[in-house]
Amino acid sequence: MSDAVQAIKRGGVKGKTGDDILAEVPAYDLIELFFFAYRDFVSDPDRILDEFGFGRAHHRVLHFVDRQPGLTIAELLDILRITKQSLNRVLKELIEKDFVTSSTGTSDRRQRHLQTTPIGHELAIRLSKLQTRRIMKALGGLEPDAKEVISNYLLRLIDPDDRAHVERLVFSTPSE
Amino acid sequence: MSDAVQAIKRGGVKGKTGDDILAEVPAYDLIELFFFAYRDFVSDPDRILDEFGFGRAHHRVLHFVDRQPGLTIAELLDILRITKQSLNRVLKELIEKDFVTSSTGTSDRRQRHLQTTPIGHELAIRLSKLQTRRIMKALGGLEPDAKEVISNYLLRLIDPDDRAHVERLVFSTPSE
DNA sequence: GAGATATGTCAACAAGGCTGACTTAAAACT
DNA sequence: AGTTTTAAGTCAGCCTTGTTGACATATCTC
Repeated sequence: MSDAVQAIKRGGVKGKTGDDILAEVPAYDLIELFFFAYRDFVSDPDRILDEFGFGRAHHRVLHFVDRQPGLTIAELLDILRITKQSLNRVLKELIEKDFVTSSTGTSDRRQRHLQTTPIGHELAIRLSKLQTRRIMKALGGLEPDAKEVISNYLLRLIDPDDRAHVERLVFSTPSE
Repeated sequence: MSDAVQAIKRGGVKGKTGDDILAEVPAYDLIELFFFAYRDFVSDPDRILDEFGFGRAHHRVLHFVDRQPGLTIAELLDILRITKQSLNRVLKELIEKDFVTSSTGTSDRRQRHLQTTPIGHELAIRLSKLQTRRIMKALGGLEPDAKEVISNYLLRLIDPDDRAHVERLVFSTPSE
């Protein structure tokens, strides 16, 4: 967070407006745009997932496994922030339908390392491209540095404690 | 990753390369940032809603009713894009707990006009301010026109058919 | 060998979506 | 006036995806 914002929160740099200024006027526009944008953003993959008998939960698992081959269960749970029972339900289906494989770790044999199979990878890519298309279309026509501004903004919406973690996860690209 | 690909991802390539290339390289960064940002964005209200025995579904209804007093059931269904049975379940609870009122229309007596009660309005405002605080914190430190860029971008992520509708809804502010 | 850790699993439950069928009241049409 | 359409409400049942709690197993660490 910038010093300026901290100062405003603490005591009000500019005096009379006071420290409520950040919350005084609800930012209805961004709140609602975020809601509608996210809804449409996740809706694209739904149609395709349906063909395979998968839902959004499957998509999230498939996505992160594809992005981080070799991911362990614990790491995946940490990313998704769901219980292992919830994860297990969808993961089991992905494995049974041969979209994901689970293999015993070598250094630590208690761990399982997850990977997408060729068809799993295909699906993951297909869905990512679908979402990318929407993202890029929306980006087209905006200023050149818009992407920088937006990804910066999204990162700063995330809880400060998780930011470094997400940053590492998002900006490292081991994928193909 | 090759420099060329990095350059494409960074620069957003326009012109002769055509539309294909836009979808060629998945925009993993924005896809994932969007996922994490939205998750944290909606998590703030959850804690408070819990105290009232409400969930996110109640929040959405309360929010839009508060924002558009006099909203009808059909209009609300159109905004939320859920079935009337789903809506009815949460709406009934909001009415029973006296956060929302429903009154027969005057010109068309088949319609119901929804409004928040004083405590409903209080809660709606409280939750909006909570989300606004996160939004403004994230905005602080970015360039002055960042908000413009971001709201523009979010709007463009929405299905073109709905954009005008959302725009009308979002940028009209009848609320107090 | 004892205890901690990573994973897997069973059972039950809750929220919040869905479909389909049906009712009621009021408006609109002809 | 009578028929049809529309707005809303309701019943019943199902699905997905989250939850808690308890317990099992294999493996690693000390």
